[in-house]
Amino acid sequence: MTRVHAGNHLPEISDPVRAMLDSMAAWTGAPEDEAQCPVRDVLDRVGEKWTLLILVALEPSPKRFSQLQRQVGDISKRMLTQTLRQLERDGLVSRQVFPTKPPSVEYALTELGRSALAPIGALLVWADSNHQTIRAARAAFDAEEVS
Amino acid sequence: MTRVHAGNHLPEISDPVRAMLDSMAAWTGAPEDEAQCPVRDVLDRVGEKWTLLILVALEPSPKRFSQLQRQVGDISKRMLTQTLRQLERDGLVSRQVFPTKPPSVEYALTELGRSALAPIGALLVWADSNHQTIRAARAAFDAEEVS
DNA sequence: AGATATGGTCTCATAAATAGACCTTCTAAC
DNA sequence: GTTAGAAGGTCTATTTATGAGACCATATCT
Repeated sequence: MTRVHAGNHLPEISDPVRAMLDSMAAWTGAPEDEAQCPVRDVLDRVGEKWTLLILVALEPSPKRFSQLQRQVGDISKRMLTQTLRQLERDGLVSRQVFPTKPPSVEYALTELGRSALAPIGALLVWADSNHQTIRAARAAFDAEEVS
Repeated sequence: MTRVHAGNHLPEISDPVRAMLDSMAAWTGAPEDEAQCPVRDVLDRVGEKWTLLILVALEPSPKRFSQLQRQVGDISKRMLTQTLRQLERDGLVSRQVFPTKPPSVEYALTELGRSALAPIGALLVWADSNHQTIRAARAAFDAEEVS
């Protein structure tokens, strides 16, 4: 019945992780103070569409503003600035201005930022491993709906 | 110099994860086809603000629509419906209607959905471990800006 | 002089999220 | 019997976020 081992990576949940999940699933209702809730306070950032892409882009080496923009490709300057500011504020990224003419600015991961890439990377590995399965599920769902 | 071991969990990046990160950081520019890029295609969902909360809420046991709404607390029916539909389409959540009067609908994690909670949970553990550090960084940043 | 690069900011147009009224069907209470 | 409530949604209007792109100051290269 439980047809696992199908070649895909379906990782099991470890005990500390399950403890975390269960304690999260325990509360009911919205948190009184969002800033006190690590999930909403920290992971809302993760959900900000460009955050992960920028952290990943900075992993191999520090980069300047326009290098980042070229690499990510379809991000606007406005959003790049905004996302970098937030990451800097959160202590995940450092910003250093060099007095060249015109001045250049280098963004780098902090130690904290680098540490975030471990769980983020695990999520990317999951996404990559299960991408085809998900695409197939979507196709099947869409086919049913039409009938 | 490298002052690690400060009591906080700063996990190291494993080799397969680093390989993934590096290969991601290798491309330049926006992907020609977003649907082909696992990061954007799959992780855009993760970034959808309610997705993670709902997956976590379903981890201990299946739940009905209004149970989910009460648990998450501040989600609107519209967004709950939308998010559940997408999760169902992606094959992470199953939807089963029971012919009670009025009909009730039960949502449950699929095997794939459960597997997603391993990396997601790791991210939550990171967020929880480093929440205070991040809040301190924000406070410091805001204090500087005012001066 | 004109083009290009630096790292942004600013405005305006569009896309997405939210709150909340509304719907249908049924049961329980008054 | 009429009103209230719960089930699981949909629909509309308002707020919020995102995106495209013009603009700025400074300096080098052609």
